[in-house]
This record gives sequence, C-alpha cells and structure tokens, in this order.
Amino acid sequence: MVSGSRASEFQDTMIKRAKGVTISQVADAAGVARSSVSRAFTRPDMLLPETVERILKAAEALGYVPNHTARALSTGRHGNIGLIVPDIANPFFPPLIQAAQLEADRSDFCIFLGNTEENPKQEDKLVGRFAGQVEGLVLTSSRLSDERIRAHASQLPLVLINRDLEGIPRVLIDSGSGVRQAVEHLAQLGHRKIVYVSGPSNSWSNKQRRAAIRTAASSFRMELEVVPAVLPSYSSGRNVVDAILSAGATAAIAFDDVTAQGVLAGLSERKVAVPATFSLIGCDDVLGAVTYPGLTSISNRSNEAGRLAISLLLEMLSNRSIRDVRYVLETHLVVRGTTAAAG
Amino acid sequence: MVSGSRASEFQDTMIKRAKGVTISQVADAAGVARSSVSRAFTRPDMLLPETVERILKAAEALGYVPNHTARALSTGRHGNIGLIVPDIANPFFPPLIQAAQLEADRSDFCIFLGNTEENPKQEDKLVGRFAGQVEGLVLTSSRLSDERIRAHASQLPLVLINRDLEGIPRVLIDSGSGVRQAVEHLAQLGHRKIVYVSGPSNSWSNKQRRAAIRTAASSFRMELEVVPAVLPSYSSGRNVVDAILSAGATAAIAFDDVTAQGVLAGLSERKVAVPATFSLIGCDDVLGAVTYPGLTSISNRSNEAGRLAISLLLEMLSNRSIRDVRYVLETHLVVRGTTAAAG
DNA sequence: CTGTTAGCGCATTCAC
DNA sequence: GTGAATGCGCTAACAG
Repeated sequence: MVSGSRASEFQDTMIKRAKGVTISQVADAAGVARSSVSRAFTRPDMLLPETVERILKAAEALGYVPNHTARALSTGRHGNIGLIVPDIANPFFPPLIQAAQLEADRSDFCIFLGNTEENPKQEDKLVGRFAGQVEGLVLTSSRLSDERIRAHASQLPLVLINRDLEGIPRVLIDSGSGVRQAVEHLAQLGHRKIVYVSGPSNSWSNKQRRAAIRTAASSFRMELEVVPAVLPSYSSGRNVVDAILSAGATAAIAFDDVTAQGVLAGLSERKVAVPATFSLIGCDDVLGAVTYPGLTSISNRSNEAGRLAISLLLEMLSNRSIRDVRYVLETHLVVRGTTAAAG
Repeated sequence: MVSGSRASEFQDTMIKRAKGVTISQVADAAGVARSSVSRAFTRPDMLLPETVERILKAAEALGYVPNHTARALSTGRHGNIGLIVPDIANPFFPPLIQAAQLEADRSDFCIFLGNTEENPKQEDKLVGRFAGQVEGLVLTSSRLSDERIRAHASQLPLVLINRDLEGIPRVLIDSGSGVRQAVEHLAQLGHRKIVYVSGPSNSWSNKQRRAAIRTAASSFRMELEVVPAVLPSYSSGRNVVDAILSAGATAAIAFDDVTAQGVLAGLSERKVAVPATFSLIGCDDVLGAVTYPGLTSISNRSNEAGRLAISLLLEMLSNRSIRDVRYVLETHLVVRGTTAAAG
C-alpha cells in the first residue's frame, strides 16, 4: 500500500475573510438608492443606461459582488439543482454527470452532486440535506422505494433517470431494443443456453433488462438462467463466475459493463477462453474498447439522459408546472471481441 | 448511434410547492417566542428540556424544517464546500470525489462539484460561481495560473490537491517515489532508452513526474525522450504512438493510466507486442486490472488525497485560520503484465 | 425612471 | 430561561 504522509510548515495565519461589500455601500458611492443598485444588476433595462453605467462603475471600484444567499432568501430561488447518483465510480455515471453539468451551466445553475454508495438510506439522507438548498432534484438510478420517491416529489421538483413512475417526469434508457439485438446475435451464433448476470434488485434498469432478455430468449427458443450479482461492480462479477459456469450456458449477458468486466477477469482466471468457448455481452458500453478482448456491449447515450433530465427540470422550474413526460432513449448492440460462435 | 426519443403524456399540473413552514408558525403553535424556537434547534441547552420538547413536538406536527438559506444569511455559514476537478470522466477523480464527499458528509457539509473540462477559463468561471455559495473550495489538479489561484485564495478558504503553492494548504501526491521505482524496474529489465508520454503542460503532476523521470533516468544512465500527449485521455495516448515508436525506445512511462491505455491500444493496432517487444508503465493505478495485459502502474491513494483536502478545509473553517500545510502522499510501483525484459 | 418601504426566515444581542 | 428588538443583504411592490 502507498503510505507515508508528512506535513511541514505550521505557521498559522488568521483568515482575512473579504467582508463582502454590500449593496448599500455601492448605492452611497454611486449616489443612488439601494434598489437602483439592485436593478442595475437584475433589470438594467428599467434604468437609464447612464445610471446603470455609473452604478456598475462604482460597484466595480468597490469590488462589489452580489450576495447569493441574500438574493436567494429574498427571491426564493438560488439557482442550484441537486444530482444524485448511486456510484460515481461506476463509469456509467461520469458522462451523465458531465452532460448534466454542462446543461445546467448553460442556464447558470450550479449542481450539487450526491453519491449514495448504492445505499437507499444514504440516498434518503442526501435528498433531505439537499432539499432546501436546491430548486430541484434529479435522481439517477434511484434505489429508493416508489413511496419515498413520490414523497420527495411532492416536496420539490423532481426528475428521474432510469426509474419509471407515472406522474413524475422521467428519462429512461430503454435497454429493450439493445437487449433484443444482443440475444438475437447470440442466437445466430448458435448459443442455446445463456445466463443473465443481474444487478441491484431495486434497480429499474435491472428489472427492465431481465424482462427483456427473458422475452427475447423465449422468442428465440433459448434457455435462460439468471445469476444474481447484487451490486454492479467488478468484484461482484468476478464472484459469480462459478455460478455462471455451473449453469452450463455458453454465453452470458451482464447487467452492466463493470460487472461484465469482472466476469471476464474471472473467466480468464479459470482458463475459460473468451470468445472461443464462452461469449459475453455487457451493458452501457462504457468501456468497450478498454477490455481485452474488446467487450461486446449494449450501447446507450447516458450523457443524453443527463442532459435531458436537467433540461426537463429547468423547464419545470421556469414554468412552475410539471408535465408528466416520459422520455425514452433507445439502445443498440455494439459487437466487439467477446462474442463468437458457440463452441 | 443510439437514437430515437419519444415523449408521451403531456398533462400539465401546477406545482404545489410546499410553502415552507416558518419559525413564527411554530412559535405560535408552541406558545413561545420565535427566538425560543430558534434556540430549540441550535442551542437546546439554553432552554428548559420541557420547553425544547414542546417546541420540537409542535415543529414536528407542522412539518417545520429550518430554512437553510435564511440561516445562512443570518450566520454567514451555509455548510457547503466546492470541489473542482478537471475531468470527472478520468478514472483518477471519482475515488477522490467519493472520499471527499464522505468526509464532508461526516461534518454535515454538502459538496458542489465542478468539472472544468481541462479548461482554465471554465475553471475560473466555476470558482466565481461557487464563491458566495460555498465556505471553502478544493481545487484538484488545477489548470489555473499561480496568480489566479492566489487571487482566489485571498477571497475564500482554499485547499489545493496536486498543486504546490507556498502559503496555500495543499495535498500532494508525490509521484517521485513511484517514478524512481518504475525507472529502476525498467533499468533492471535491461531497457536503455525510454519515453515519457507527458500530460497537460499546466499540470503540476506532469511537471513533477517529468522531472522525477529525468532525474531517475540519468542516475540509471538511460536515455530519455519526452513525447507530449497534451491531454490525459485515451485518444491522446493513441495518437502519439507513432511518435513513441519513432523515438527508438523500448519502453514508455505515461502521464497517467488513461493515456497509457490509449498507448496500449495504439501499440496493439500496430502489432507491437506488449510486453514482449515494448514495455509500458502507467500512473495513478486506476485501471490496472482492467486492461490486457494488466497495466504496470504507479499507485497512489487518490481517495486519501480527497479525504485529507476536505478535512484540512473543514479545519480551516472551524479555526478561521489558515495553516501553511503541505501534505505529501507517497506512491509506489505495482508491477503487472505490461513490463518485461527489453527485447 | 428612481427613491421609499417593507419584508424574506432566522440568529442574536440585549433586557426582563 | 425566555421574550422583544435588530439586522444579515437583497428584491419587490408601491409611490412619486
């Protein structure tokens, strides 16, 4: 393990907190009323251009910067939105977060990021902490119960990603389309029995994928066995390899790429050749080109989901109304190196 | 490309924003003054236990929850801290962010996450937007100039990760130790000429790594050539493979694992066998077990850096003083499958 | 167009 | 131990 930390130099210095210049000081300096200063910043068109300029100049000179908190208290709007994800370390989320952030930025909103560690209690706690500091919330792949989600939705504007609750705006990544392609792909390669390595039981995506695989498998007259991996992680995947192999299948579809990667590692450790004797397909397509062999995976655009969710939320905030929208983003199979004809 | 999005159900509903219960309503209900309600929540020991209980009961019944913004305006503290990173999609950062979040959570602080896209202008903008909403800031692998950083540090409590500015508290991951081990490892394998695939020019880590490699190489009497990759990304790494090969070296150390991964892919495309004819070492050790062959890498504990930075910042906030501390976290080499004796 | 007034919801002096 | 004022910094009517 890496270790050893040393510190040096301990000279303490008192913090010189820049005691904020207030609107009144600017008002005095510019020889106007406080409200005019306020207007100069929020509705300049209500003032004479020359007045605005004078105020702005005075403000600049004093180093005035509007106090966000005071403004928030007065207006009830603070321009923050919360984004909660189960596991920031899962490569599925960063692109989504990034896109969300970009979209929020376009409207001058700041994002609070919350990480729940896949833990519903932690998620509940975060929502509580965020509420009151944010104007709205995006819950991504929430692990909360329907009831808790509805409870929160009644408190503040809420948008869901990968959770399908009627009445609450939601963006869904429909694995169905990609899953069908994946199963068909395996069928054409001659596989007769496959395994689905499932994900978190309270995950909508997991339920959806499992159902889609079940349907597709039966329509192609393939046998299907479900092996639960519980958490979507590398180690979960590696841990269930024995269960997968003992199922007697020749191919597997995993809940997500990270799990698939764990499975891939486990197979390799047991000298099972991929794709020669076993085929593997992931989901999310977040590290397709990264593994060896390149992972065949079901691709989506998680970033689009993030962008859309924020966009939806911002719309709700500006309209002060909630549309019961349900966006569905489709997926498709990307074939790489982990699938081949059944041995 | 994935595509196709459809929306359905457009029934609009007005938002029923839960008009916050205020302290006054609770005061009335409990038959006390507003100040007592305030005290019941912030300094219960100043009140009779029975009074506190009565107030809390009334609050509970009304569903009162303290208004964070109002409290912040009054006290000047809002319990938020900002965390800014260059690229959340780079696997180096998520563990750091996660640890930071955990540490902040322990003290009931919320984290604003900012992503700069490796862009100093964006970074500056984010700092500006955050200032005023956060009590302090952590800049991770900042791409800003020393001057800008000092300017910001004079405005609000600031902690740096992987940036060494005297007078500003900082947490540094010292690649030096690991780099020396890496170069020695290559020397022992018989490599005589190596390449350093560099990272962002305004990155402290990059400068530090380059310098350490230079020193180590000369002490082992190895030739060194630096090939710039500009951005730490998979594609940057892949793009510089030709330059690496034409340098005539037999081994390379990359700025980070992601870059190394790109190099690995590029080498594979050019049918250069790793490690048989070319050895490769990454930095950060964030995806060692993920690539094939497993990437030999210089390991650190980025999560520890995140935790420490937050802890330092919180200490500054509670002391209202700034210690000129400089924490150094050491690193070490982890040998996996991408290094072997020089062909 | 601009100044005056009155809160936003809470924490915090003081008195009692 | 508790209540009554005052102010945090700003925005939003309402006048003029």
